[in-house]
Amino acid sequence: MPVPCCRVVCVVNYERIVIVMLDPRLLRNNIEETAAALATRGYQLDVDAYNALEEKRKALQVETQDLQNERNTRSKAIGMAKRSGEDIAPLLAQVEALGGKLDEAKAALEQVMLSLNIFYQETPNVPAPGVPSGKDEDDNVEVLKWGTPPDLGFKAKDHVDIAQALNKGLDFETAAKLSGSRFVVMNGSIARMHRALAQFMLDCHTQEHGYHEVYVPYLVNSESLYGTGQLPKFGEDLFHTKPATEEGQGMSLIPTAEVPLTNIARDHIFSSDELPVKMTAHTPCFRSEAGSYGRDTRGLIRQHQFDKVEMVQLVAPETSMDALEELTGHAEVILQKLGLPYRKVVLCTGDMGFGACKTYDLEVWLPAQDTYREISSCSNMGDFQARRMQARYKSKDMKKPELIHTLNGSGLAVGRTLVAILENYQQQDGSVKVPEVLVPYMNGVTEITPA
RNA sequence: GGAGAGGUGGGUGAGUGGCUGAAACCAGUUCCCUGCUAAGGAACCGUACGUUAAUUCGUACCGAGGGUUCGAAUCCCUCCCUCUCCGCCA
Repeated sequence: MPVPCCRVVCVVNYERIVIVMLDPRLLRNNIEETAAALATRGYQLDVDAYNALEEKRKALQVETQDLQNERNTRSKAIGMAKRSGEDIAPLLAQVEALGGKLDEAKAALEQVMLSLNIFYQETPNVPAPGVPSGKDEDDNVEVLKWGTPPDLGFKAKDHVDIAQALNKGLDFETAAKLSGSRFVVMNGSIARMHRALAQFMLDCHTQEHGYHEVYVPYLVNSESLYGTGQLPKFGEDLFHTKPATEEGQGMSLIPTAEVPLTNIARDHIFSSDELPVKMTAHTPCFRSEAGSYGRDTRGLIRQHQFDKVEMVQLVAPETSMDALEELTGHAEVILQKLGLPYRKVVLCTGDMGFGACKTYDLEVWLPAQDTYREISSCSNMGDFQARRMQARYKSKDMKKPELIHTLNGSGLAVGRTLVAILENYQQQDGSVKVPEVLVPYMNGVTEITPA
C-alpha cells in the first residue's frame, strides 16, 4: 500500500507520521476492550503485535528525544563559547558522534511508526454501545416502517419500463454509447423531475431544517479523501484523475458530498458557540462500483454517476447521538413529504461503514422489486474523521481543543428517489402522477404522460 | 500558457546561521482604575507527542520534502499553494 505523501513526512514529525483513526489511547490503554468491540464487526485486532510495537515506539521516542535534547544543549554551548571567543574545537569533538546516533535512532523510530501506522490505517471505528451485533445486512434491525406500499391493482412495471414509455425519459443505451454501462441520459419531464427533486430537497433542508447551503468542488485532493476515510483503504471505489506529475497525486471525483463538506472542518478549531454546523449540498457522486459486477445492472439503482443531496453536521461530542436522530429525521421528512413508504433500520456492527460508529439506513419501497431498497444512509462518525482531519473545537472553559464529532447522511439520493416516485406513483395507463410537493417545482405539472 | 511577487502564531507583520516558539501591533481572556459608556493601565494569550504530583520538564512544528551545519524560520535544492499583470476562456 502506498504511503500517503501528505501525512508521512519525516521522522522528526512523529505525531504526523501516524494516520490516526482510532484514539491511540483506546489502543494503548484499553486494547482488550477495544479489540473485543472491533471483533463484533468482524475485525481482528492483533493485540500482541500492537503492544510490542507500541512498546518499541515508546522506547525509541524517548531515546530520540534525549539525543535531540543533548544536541540542542551542546549546540547552544558552542554558540556561547564562540561568542565569548573561546576555542570551540574541543566542544565540536564532543558532538562528533552525536549526529550518527541521532540519525540511527530516528531511522529506527520511523520504521516502528510506519508499522504502527498499518494498525491505525486498517482499524475501523468502534461501534457505539447499543448497536446490534451482527454479521451482515441480514442482522440489521428494523426500527420503524412508515407508510403503506401502494395497492396498484395491476402488475407493477419497473422504473426502466415506465420511463421508457414516457418518451425515453431514461435512456441507458445512449448513455452507454457516450460513456459505458452504469450511466444514464435523462429526457424531458423525467430530467425535469430529477432536477425538481434536488431543488425540493435543498429547499426543505435549508428552509425547514436549518442547514446552510454549500456549493463544493467535485474534484478533491488526497488529503480530503484521507480525512473522511476513503483513503487509504478504499481507493479503488473512486475515480481518480491522472497524476499531474509522476510523483504527484491526481485529484479524485467525489464519491459523495460528504468528502468536501466534512473536510471543510479539516485543520480547523471551532469555537464552541459555532457548533453545531449544519451544511447541505447537492452534488453529483462518482463511484467506480468495483466489486459490484452484475449487481443492479438494470436501471438507475447503481450508477457510476448519480446526484445526491447530502447533509453534514459538525457537532460537540456529547450531542452527536442526538444529532444522528435529528439528521436521520431530516432525511425521513423528505420521504414523508413525497409520500414514499419506507422503513428505517439500524445497521448491525458487521454492516456498518468503516468510519461509522452508528448508522441508520432508510429504505424506500420499490413495487417492482417488491422490497425496500436503500435510499439514504445516515451515520455518526464520532471523532473518527475528526481525528484524521484534526477538526476540533474549544470553549472558553476548556483547556485544550477537543475533537468534534462528524455526521453525514443522504437527504436523499436523487436518482433512487426518482426511481421510487416512478414506481410508486405509476398508473395503469403508463402515466406517473407527480407528488404534490413537487408540483410547484415542475411548473405546475401534475402528471407525466406519454406524448 | 508568459512574466513577476510571496507563503511566519486567530489577524496584520518583524526576523538572513546560535540566547527566536518566534518582536511589535490588533483581536481574545483575566484583572485594575474611572460612579454607566468611552478612554487608560497590568497580566495572560499556539498545537501535538512524550513526561510529571503539577499548565513540571522534554521534543517537534515558521507552506511541504530533502540537503549543508555542532546548530536552520534564517543558506542550498525540489515540490505545492496563493497573489498581481498579460494572453486565453465558461
